[in-house]
Amino acid sequence: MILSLVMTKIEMDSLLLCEIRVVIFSLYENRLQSLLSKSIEPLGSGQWEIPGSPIKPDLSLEETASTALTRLTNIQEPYLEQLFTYGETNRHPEKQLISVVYFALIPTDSHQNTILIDQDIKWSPVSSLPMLVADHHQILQYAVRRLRYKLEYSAVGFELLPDTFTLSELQQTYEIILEETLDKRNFRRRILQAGIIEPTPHQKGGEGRPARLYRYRPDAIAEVKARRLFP
Amino acid sequence: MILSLVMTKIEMDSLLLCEIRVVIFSLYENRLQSLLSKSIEPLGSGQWEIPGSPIKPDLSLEETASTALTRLTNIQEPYLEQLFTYGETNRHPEKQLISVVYFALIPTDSHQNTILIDQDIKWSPVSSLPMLVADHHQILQYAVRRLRYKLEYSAVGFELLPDTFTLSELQQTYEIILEETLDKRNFRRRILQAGIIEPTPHQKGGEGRPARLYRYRPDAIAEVKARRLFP
DNA sequence: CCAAAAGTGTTCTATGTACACCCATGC
DNA sequence: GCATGGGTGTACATAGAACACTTTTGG
Repeated sequence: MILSLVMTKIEMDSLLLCEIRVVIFSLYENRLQSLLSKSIEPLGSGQWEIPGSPIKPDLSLEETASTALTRLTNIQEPYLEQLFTYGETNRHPEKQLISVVYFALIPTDSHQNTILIDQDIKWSPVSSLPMLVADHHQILQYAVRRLRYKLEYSAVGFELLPDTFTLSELQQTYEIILEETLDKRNFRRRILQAGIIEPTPHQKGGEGRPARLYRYRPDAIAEVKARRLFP
Repeated sequence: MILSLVMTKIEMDSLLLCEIRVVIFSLYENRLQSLLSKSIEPLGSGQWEIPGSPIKPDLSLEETASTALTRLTNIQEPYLEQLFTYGETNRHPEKQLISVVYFALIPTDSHQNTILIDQDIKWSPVSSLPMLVADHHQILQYAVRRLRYKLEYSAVGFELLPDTFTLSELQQTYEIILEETLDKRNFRRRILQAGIIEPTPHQKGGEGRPARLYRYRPDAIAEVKARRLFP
């Protein structure tokens, strides 16, 4: 009786797998790139996958995602957001594999801190991904769609830049992710009117006229309400 | 050795609980209401909770949610959408409880079909909820926010109405959920311009002048793209 | 004929879009 | 002094918001 209960529990357990995956985005070489790790599963061995971690019962899902992220990069306070939870039955040949997927944005100036342990981790442009295990390609494409979508109605663009940045850098960020060119004057007017960034006293030199540096206003409303399409 | 492995597995298993919850919305007595079930857990015994189901390894998450919904209502093709996955460590005193939460919209004419098994299931207006177990109150409030938000940029309003409906009924639906009054002429113009509903040859009688019945155009684009706030 | 709900257009305002030149610095 | 990228304003088109009366039916 007790033994049978034990067996049932084990069988139940072995049918259900729960994990965290984190789609990590960054701008790199003027392209939107994502961090991939080499699969160690026997099934997808040698293929690349979205980095992840088993669920740790003593941490919340977001803390687990954050920990997985810190293991790969040195980012302290990354932008992290839950994307979707995948649980189709065909994701794994034997078990039901549930993946709670997050997406993270890390600033351009933090690449140096990315720990690229031998050849098992690499950045890959989202426009030319290698073969990925299972449905990871689909997941990553969805994450890109969400990032683009989010860029259109919220302020998430700053998360991919250093603490201070020029308006041109910010515009380039938008252009790279949205894959279209934007009008400089309109871009500046709108982003400044929204009141989510403020000028700093500093400038950035280089070729040509120096540019004013701006920073995100942490006190600004995090998410600006999208205007309604319907009444 | 084997025994210790077994024990570990059991302990691991007993630390992680995975479930589906479905926030079920409907319009009822001119209010937005949600279906609640009485908790049978020893902890929240007697309190109300968002209905749910354990995860079934042979079904996808969405199928499990759909099954749980069909058990409570007789809706065949409900509107069902993933809301969020909750996994804070303080949700359950001993274990880590992961709840994949969906939200469902069911039409007003299907209330009769709702199976209200004795007193263990009831409709409750979202504006006056009873005490709910754990963080279910917070989850439900978030679902309401998402519903309102979604109503503003997509076409979900129809999902709460019968197959055919008058423009006044549709406007009332929006007004109830958004908790504000809308201009009749602007509402009609915009909803018709969007091209997501079409007139039927039928009318609905009653007091006053009969109203034309409309229906959702299944071929219309499901989600109309929200206009950009940022460039 | 009256009560009750359906249906219909126009004006004004705000927001988005398109577009070209001068400015400050380093070499 | 010139090459390089930074910075600025205006006119036009489009979309949203405010607003009041006529129409059709049942009793």
